[in-house]
Amino acid sequence: MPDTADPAAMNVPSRRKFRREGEERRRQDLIEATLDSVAERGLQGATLRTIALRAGVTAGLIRHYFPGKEELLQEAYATLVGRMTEQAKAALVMDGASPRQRLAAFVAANLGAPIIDARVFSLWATFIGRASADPALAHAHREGYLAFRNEVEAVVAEVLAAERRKADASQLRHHAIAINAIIDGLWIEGCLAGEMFSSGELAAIGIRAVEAELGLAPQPGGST
Amino acid sequence: MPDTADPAAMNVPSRRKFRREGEERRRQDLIEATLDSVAERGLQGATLRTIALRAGVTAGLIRHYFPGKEELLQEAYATLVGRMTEQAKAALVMDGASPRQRLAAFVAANLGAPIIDARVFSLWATFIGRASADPALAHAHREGYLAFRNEVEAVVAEVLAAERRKADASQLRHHAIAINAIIDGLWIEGCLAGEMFSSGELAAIGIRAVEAELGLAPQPGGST
DNA sequence: GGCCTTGTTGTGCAAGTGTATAAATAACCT
DNA sequence: AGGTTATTTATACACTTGCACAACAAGGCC
Repeated sequence: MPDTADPAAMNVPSRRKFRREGEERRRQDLIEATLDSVAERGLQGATLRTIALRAGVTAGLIRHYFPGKEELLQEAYATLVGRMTEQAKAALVMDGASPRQRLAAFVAANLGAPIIDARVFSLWATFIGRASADPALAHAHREGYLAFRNEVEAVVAEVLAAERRKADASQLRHHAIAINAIIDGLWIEGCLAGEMFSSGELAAIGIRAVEAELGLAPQPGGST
Repeated sequence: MPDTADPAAMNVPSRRKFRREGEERRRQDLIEATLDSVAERGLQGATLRTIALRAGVTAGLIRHYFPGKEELLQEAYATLVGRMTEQAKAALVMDGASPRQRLAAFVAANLGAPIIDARVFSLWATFIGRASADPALAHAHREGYLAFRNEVEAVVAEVLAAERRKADASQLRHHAIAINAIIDGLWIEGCLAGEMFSSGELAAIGIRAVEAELGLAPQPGGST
């Protein structure tokens, strides 16, 4: 067969074809490619060339959108944290539901798809492992954590108020810390060993544990 | 001043002095240096030269004790997991104490020094972030996790038996999962934001949450 | 003491890293 | 269409990385 049809065999150095994307779109793609790379190969495997390859561009382009690799990683982590807290809080907007129902829905939402996800967990662990050494990461985490705990504390206050139970600020804080721990711990267990739990099992365990923490009487149809 | 006293200024290339250490001692030092490096700079910062520098040797020596960097990291992680589970289980050996007291002591031990430690947490997170991609790491973790949960389940069974409460295997398992989650979650909170909690506060929160999960009546002097 | 084993150092190397920068070209404007 | 801009590619470079290997010396053995 004639080789004149193959551009690689012709002595004219042909450049790669490319498309110009919108700025925001390219940044998003690069961040997503970064998160994919980190989740799959860890921070050491997430090189600029790997990220660029995954995003369908060449490595040099990254420098056009980010000052350096570190800034890209920080923006990627901020995106991840934002996505996680956003999904978690979205479970709280339920109109016409009792506080107790909203709390249960919140717990269940955080212990099912898509929050229970091995990829997200891998990312979370990889980044947070460097939080104690990197002030920027530590700050981003602290921000998200306190926001989450405040949401919990607000719902707990509503639940206790609906039950005509009085609780001072200290007790409220302790409840929020404990409930946050229950959710976090079960989230980790689910992400790391999802196949060990049947569907909805973690959510049921979580709801029961949270209601026990608050001293709520078990409901008739609580655990079928 | 005369420069003849400085060996670096003399044209005779002087080698570095060194001492021969016992094999086990050197391996231990290298592993410890590896853990230090990973905790401080993450997996990407833990290079052979960094590790060797911290261990007080040169990089080439590592190849004398380990086939490659990967094996060194795996042994380091295994050492870490072993140390963590060992400390956790050590809190369970209390002679002459009631099951409830032993459970409380177990929870408290896991929520105080030296288990609550930013360095250990950083190591845990860094390694476990790669567990979903690295079967060897995943297996090492699963092993330690199940061992820990079984310990919890055994103590829970004793506590319930002492309270004359009957619990089938499923309930027992759920209790163990929930209690494990409480401990893990509070452990993370304490490691990441230790200064937000007063001394013993996390332990008190943990004990109350665990006893609530098991439906134990609050004790008089429980939280002073 | 002198010799031998082997723990230890130092150097070299190929591959890969992040960054810098020039060249090319896609898309927009008139 | 032709000219302009700035997105994108491609290449270069200094540096680091893990690994290989030869030289060396510390400590035991005779």
